[in-house]
Amino acid sequence: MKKFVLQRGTNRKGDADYRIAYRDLLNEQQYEAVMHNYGPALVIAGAGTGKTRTLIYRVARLVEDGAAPSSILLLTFTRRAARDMLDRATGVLDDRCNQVRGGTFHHYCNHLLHQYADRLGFPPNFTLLDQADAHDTIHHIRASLAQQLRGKRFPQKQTLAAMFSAAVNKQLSLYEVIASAYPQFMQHHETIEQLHKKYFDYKSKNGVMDFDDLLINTRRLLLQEEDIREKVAANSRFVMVDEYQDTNNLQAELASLFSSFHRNLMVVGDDAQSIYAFRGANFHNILAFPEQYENCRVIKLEENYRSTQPILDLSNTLINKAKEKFEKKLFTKKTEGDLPGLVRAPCERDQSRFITQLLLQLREQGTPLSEMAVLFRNGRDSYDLEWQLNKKNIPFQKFGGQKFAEAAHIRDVLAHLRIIVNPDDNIAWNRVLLLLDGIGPKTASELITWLRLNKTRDLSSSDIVSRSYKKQLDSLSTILAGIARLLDQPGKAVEMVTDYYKPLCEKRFDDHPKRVKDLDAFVGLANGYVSLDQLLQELTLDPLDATAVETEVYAHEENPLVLSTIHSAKGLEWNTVFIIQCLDGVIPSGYSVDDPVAIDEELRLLYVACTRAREHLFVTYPITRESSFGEFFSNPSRFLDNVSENVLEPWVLEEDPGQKQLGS
DNA sequence: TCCCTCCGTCGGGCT
DNA sequence: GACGGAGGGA
Repeated sequence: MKKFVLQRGTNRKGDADYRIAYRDLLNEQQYEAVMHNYGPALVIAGAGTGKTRTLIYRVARLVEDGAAPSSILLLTFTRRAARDMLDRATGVLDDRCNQVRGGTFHHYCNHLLHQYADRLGFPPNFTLLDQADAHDTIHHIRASLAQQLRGKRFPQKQTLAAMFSAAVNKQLSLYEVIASAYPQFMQHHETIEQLHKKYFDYKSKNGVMDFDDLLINTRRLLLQEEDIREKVAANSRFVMVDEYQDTNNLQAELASLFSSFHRNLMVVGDDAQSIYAFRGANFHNILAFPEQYENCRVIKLEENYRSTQPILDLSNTLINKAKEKFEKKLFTKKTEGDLPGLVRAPCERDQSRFITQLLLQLREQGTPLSEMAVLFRNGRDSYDLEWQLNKKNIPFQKFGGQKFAEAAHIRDVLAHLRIIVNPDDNIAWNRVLLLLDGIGPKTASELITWLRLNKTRDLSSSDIVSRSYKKQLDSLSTILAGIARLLDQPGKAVEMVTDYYKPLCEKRFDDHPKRVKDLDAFVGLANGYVSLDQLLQELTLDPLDATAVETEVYAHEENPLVLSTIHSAKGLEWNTVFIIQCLDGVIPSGYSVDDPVAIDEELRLLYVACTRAREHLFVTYPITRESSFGEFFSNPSRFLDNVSENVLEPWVLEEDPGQKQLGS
C-alpha cells in the first residue's frame, strides 16, 4: 500500500519546535496519545481523566505538524461536543483548527449522502425525518392496514418505529428483534414485516430518509460505489471517534470505512460509561477494538483531574456493584473534600424546595448558578423542580426532554417549509392540510393525490374547488408560493408562515400565548441559517432544547442553572451536582428490573451522573410519590443499598417553624 | 365526512 | 399525559 507521510517529514518535530508545550501540559499517557501518528489506536479514558483535552491537543498537534485541517475528521456524540472541542483547539493553537471537520456520525453521513444521493436513487434534496416524522409516517401506513387489524392488539407507531430502529442499529432481522424484545407481538410478525417493507418503499418513493437511513445508506454507498469510498476515505487522513463505547456495530463499521484508505483511526472512550445500549451500543465493542485492528496501540488514562476523592469513592463503590466487572479504579490527587450527601425528602415538593434553597445558599457563598447542575433519569423528573425554580425566579436551562422542534406548533410551521424543499413529502402536506377547517384525513388524502397527478403544489387550481374551504386553499397557495421565493432567507420565510399560522394556532391551542411567543422566537432563530434547506437539516440533526431557545432569545444577565437528563449530561462537568428522583423504578428504570444486563446499564448511568461532579454531590429522593391513584410510598434506588455512611452521608431535612431549613 | 368526547392501555434515555 | 379505537352529533 502507498505510504503517506506528514508534510514535514516522517520524524515529528522535537518538543522545542512546537508552539504548544505539550510535554508540560499533559501527563505521560495523554502525551503519548497526543503524539500518536499512524495506525489504529484505542484510548481508554475513565471519567474526568482529560479525554477531551487529549483530543483537542491531538488535533492541534497534527495541525502543527502540517496535516491539512480538512483532512482530519473528528466524530463526536453531539454537535455541541464537536463545536466545543474545535473552539478550544482554536483557542490553544489558531484558526486553522476550525477547519477540521467535526460532527456526529449522522451529520457526516447526511453530508456525504447529499453529495451522492443520486447514486442510491435518491433526489439530492431528500429530506430528513426526525423521530416524530418517522412516527407520523408509520402511523399513516399503519392506517392503510386498518382493515386487517380490526379488533386485534397491534403495536403502536412508537413501538413499530422502535422495532425498525433496533433492527438497523443492532444489525438484526426484524424477526429476531420481535422474537427477542417483543414476543407479545410474535403473532403479528408477518404484518409487521409487511408494514416495514411499505415504510421502506414510502421513503424511497418520496425522497425522505430517517435517522437510521443516514447510517445504512452511507454504508451501502461506500460498499457499493468503490470510487466514492476511495475518494471519501482518501479525504480523511486522520479519523478520531469520541465516546466510542456508545457507537453501535453499524457506526463502528462506518468508522472503519471512513478510515479505510489511510488507516489512521483513533477511538476514545470508557467502557464503564456506556449508556446507549438501547440504541444498539455494546460496550464490549470498545474492548474488542484491538482485536479488530492489528497493531493497535492501547493507551489508558486513569488519573482523574475532575473530582475530589470522596466523590470518586462513591463512584467506584457504585460501579463495583455491576455484575460485569470493570477494571477501573479512578484516583485523584484531590484527596480533600466533603462526603457526597444522601438527602431523603418527605415528598417531591420538599425535594424541590431543598434543592432550591441549597442552590441559593451556594450561590450566596460564591458558586455561580451555571456551575451547578441538577441531573435526572427521565425528562419529566424535573417538572416539579422547574415549577419551583420559576416561582423563585431562578434562571435555568434544561437539556434533554422535549425539544423545540417537537412541539406541535413548531412542527406545524416546519411542515410548511418542508413541502417547499421537498414537494413529495406527503406527511408534511397532510399535516398542513389538516390544519384547515373542514379538512380531515379523507379530504387531505384526496388533495394530495390530486397534487401528485398534476405535479404541482398549487392547490388553488384544484378541481375540488366548489367546496367551502376553497378560500383557505387559495391563501395557503399564496403563502407557499411566497415562501418558494425565499429559499435563501429562512428568517423571512418563517415569518411569512408564522403570520399565516398564528390565527390557526390560536384556534387550535388553549395555551396559545406561550406558543405564539415560541413562533416569534423561531423567526429570530431562523435568521441564523443561510437557507431553508440548511435550517431543516440542522434542526433535525441537532434539535434545539426547548428551554435553550428561551434563554437565547431573552438572554439573562446571569448564566443559568443547568437541568439535564443524565444522558444529555454526558461529557460535561460542574462544581456541584444534584441527582434527583433517585428512586427504585426510576433509576434503575422499572423497564429494566427483570434484565441483569439492563440493570448494569442503569448502574453505569448513575456512575456517569456521579462522576460529573467536581466538589459537591447530592443524591436526593422523596419517600412518597404521587400518581393518578393518589399518594404512595416509594423506595430509594436499590443501587444505594449497603453503601456505607462513610461514603455517602445521610442528611436529615428538619422543619423549622415557618420555613423549611436544612438540618445536618 | 369531520370533529368531539370517552375510555382503556401504555409509557424512556438520543441522533 | 398521549395515543388509539369507538361512538355520537353536526
